[in-house]
Amino acid sequence: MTFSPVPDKPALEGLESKWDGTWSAAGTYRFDRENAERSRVFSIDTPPPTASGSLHIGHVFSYTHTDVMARFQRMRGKDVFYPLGWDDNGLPTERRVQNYYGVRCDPTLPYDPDFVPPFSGGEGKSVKAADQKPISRRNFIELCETLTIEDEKQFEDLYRRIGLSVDWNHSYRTISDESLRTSQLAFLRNLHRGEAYQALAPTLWDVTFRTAVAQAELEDKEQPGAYHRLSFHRPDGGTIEIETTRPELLPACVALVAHPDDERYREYVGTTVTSPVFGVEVPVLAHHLAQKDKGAGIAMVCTFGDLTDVIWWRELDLPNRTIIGTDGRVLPEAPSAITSEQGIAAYAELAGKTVFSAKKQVVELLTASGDLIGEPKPITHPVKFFEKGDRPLEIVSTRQWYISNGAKDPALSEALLERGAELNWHPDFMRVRYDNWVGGLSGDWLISRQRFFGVPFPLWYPVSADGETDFDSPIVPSEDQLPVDPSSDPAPGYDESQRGVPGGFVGELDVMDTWATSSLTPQLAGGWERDPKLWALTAPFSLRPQGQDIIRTWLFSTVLRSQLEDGRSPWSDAAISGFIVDPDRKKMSKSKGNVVTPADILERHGSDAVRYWAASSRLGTDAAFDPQNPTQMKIGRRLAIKILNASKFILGFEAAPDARVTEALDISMLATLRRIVADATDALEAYDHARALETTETFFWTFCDDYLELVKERAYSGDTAAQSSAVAALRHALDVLLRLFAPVVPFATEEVWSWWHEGSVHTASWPTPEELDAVASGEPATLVATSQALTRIRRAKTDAKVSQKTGVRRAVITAPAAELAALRSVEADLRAVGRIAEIHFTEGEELAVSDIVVDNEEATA
RNA sequence: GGGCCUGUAGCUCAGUUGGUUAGAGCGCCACGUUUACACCGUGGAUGUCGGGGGUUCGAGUCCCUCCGGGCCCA
Repeated sequence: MTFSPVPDKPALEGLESKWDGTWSAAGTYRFDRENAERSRVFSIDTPPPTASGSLHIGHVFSYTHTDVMARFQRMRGKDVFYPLGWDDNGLPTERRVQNYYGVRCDPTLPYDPDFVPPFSGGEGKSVKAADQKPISRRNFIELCETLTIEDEKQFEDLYRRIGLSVDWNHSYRTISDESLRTSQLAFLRNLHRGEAYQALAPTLWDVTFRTAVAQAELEDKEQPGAYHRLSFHRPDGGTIEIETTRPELLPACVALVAHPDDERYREYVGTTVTSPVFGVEVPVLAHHLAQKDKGAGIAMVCTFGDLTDVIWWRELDLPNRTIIGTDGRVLPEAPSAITSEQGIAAYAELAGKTVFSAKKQVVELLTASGDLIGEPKPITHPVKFFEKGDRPLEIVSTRQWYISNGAKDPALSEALLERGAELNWHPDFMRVRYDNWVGGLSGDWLISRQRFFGVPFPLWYPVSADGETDFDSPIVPSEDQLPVDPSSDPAPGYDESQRGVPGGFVGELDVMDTWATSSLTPQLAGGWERDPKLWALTAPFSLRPQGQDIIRTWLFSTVLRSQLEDGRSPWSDAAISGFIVDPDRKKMSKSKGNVVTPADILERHGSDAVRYWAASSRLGTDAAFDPQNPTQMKIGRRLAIKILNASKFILGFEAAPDARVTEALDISMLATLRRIVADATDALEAYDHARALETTETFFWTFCDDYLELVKERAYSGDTAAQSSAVAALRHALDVLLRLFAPVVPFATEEVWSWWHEGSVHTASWPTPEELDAVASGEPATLVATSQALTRIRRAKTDAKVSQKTGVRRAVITAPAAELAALRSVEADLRAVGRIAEIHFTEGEELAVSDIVVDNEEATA
């Protein structure tokens, strides 16, 4: 049996690449599906990082939390299924591919198998949209796959470097054919069960990206605006004045609403008024959502100015007079309600204008007609934006696909709340955010996006003989035909030549929301409907780790899909990490420019140190990180170095093969460690890795500073039972400590393990209190009392300003009876560590060391 | 406006069902080159537990209220 020799100068440098290579070659973290048993499987539904996004320090933070748990469970004998996927399906990838290759996706084009992109590496500078070469969706996806492979390599390097114990054989990519198939299959199942449906409805619309946006992607932004006061005309010649921030929607006005309790307007409810300039007669109605104290207290309802307009339109059964198109400009055709010559002429001036210009124009028209009262009053108010967009959302009427999410189905909503209640949340209070989200949903999940890149809906529509597309009778493929691209593949039962012709078919051009794919990560990783044996082993998963910011999106949508498909929660536990904040407690984000990239941090401090920093933060708690002053990483680095040095020292003592732990101090130290093992295990079982680490670390420093110093002399003292006891206890403790530290400090512990053990510490068994029973029958109190006595001896020497190795002729130790007995039992060790010739013990109330006589000098304490 | 989190030493944070004199690390000060470790060791000082009120024999901890910070939702 040969082990790696203990180096003269152990160092952290180089451990990362050395051990990553060894672990890869040995398959240390491989999921052994042949021997795995469902009852022993610990499966992790890891967040797939956006590979085309930029790396930042937050990436190592939460992933380390997960890895600590994976390593703990693996050492406990679990069959750990720990895959990592890549999310390369979404806007960031799309934009990057457009710029890099100078192309854009046009799903109406056919696939070109011999396509070569016009550029390669057009990084940074974007090619003007007009100059981008249009290519088919399939070609576009192929380019995405090519480019993201490079990005994924970088991420994988990072994650290997920080020592994630991922099984890299189980990676997946959200744009792979397999992911497309899974997404489409899950959608077809939703469709067949009636959970997916299409509807023509007012839709939140981003005019820049020209796509519909879901509730989960909304963001309120404070925007400047202005209340314009304008008068509607009553039949009796009087006026009602309203205030609006969006006068440009006046031609889309369908009613005025006031609160039913508002006495100012009560007499007008039920009457009609005529809109200024456009001359359209609209009813005055009452609704409780009208705010008496907002503006004039009576509002103009337009189709559609905001979400309240949508509610009024729906609940008050109003007509649709949409005037804004999907390009954000005023539609060419005036609503049919505008019939007056003046109104038609006014509308003609607006047609084709942007919202901004239309507003100016309407204000001019109102001023000319005398219906604008006073000057517009500037205000700031919250306006809805797409979280990735920079222009306010419009609301337009379009045909969209939805998946029911409980917003309109109390039974489903109830089931989703039950799933949330069954989940073990770490920390528990995160559950409330889920409950609030489920309870606050106001509409079903809009999953169609008018983008080009993404998972296409597996749908076609028949075209009638007279050329009309029949959206109500979608043509669906069979499950075994998946994946399909309806813009390249003909509809089942049709020939490609029938595309877009009367009596033929058209393909659905929309793609799915990326969350529609991301909500299926357990299915993607676990081989749902692809590898039934793997799925049976892994699902439902044990753990979903993720950030607190995406509970409403990723966590919720994954629960939803699992509920719809399997009627169960996708996991048993959810671990929610906080995020990284800068020293001013600002969230780290690209837009704030305070992002710290991990490469040089890892280079400077080493992976174990960075992991220590991450593992010191509890789940759900934000961690402050100051790159100028990375205190926690320095401490982590010091710990890792200490592990190497202390281990080298301990392993340097001669060990008798039959050594037994006999000395009181040794037994007490191991009894303390026994308690540490129990506490650390409890903490990890409760997902409190920070506490487990702190517990272990505190013991380790006491172990080094006090115990090791106390037994040093004895361990050198030649071939005696006492010497053997010290060495046996040291080795026993080291063995346990390395295993306790292994999840957090995998490199240094593995290095030390290799000096005296075969195999990996990461597949060794997690320590148990029971394994220490035979050697730890004593009382932890002995070590505590001895440490206290040692501190007092040291203090006396420090007060005397002499070296700690200075000899002492005599000292008196006073202590209560119980402690005194303990201290007498370790007298030899105390004398050795303090170089004390003679110790006198006396009983007293408090532990004290006094009457110390230092060699050649006198000092008392 | 609503929900959740949070405020403890100069800094970063522990503090369990309420229970002696509120802790750790860093930083700071002093000392020390001891047969692993100067990427070191030893020792020391450091508090209006955000403010106010209440419950209690007893409150950092429970309740009310106010103030500050953060996240999410309106």
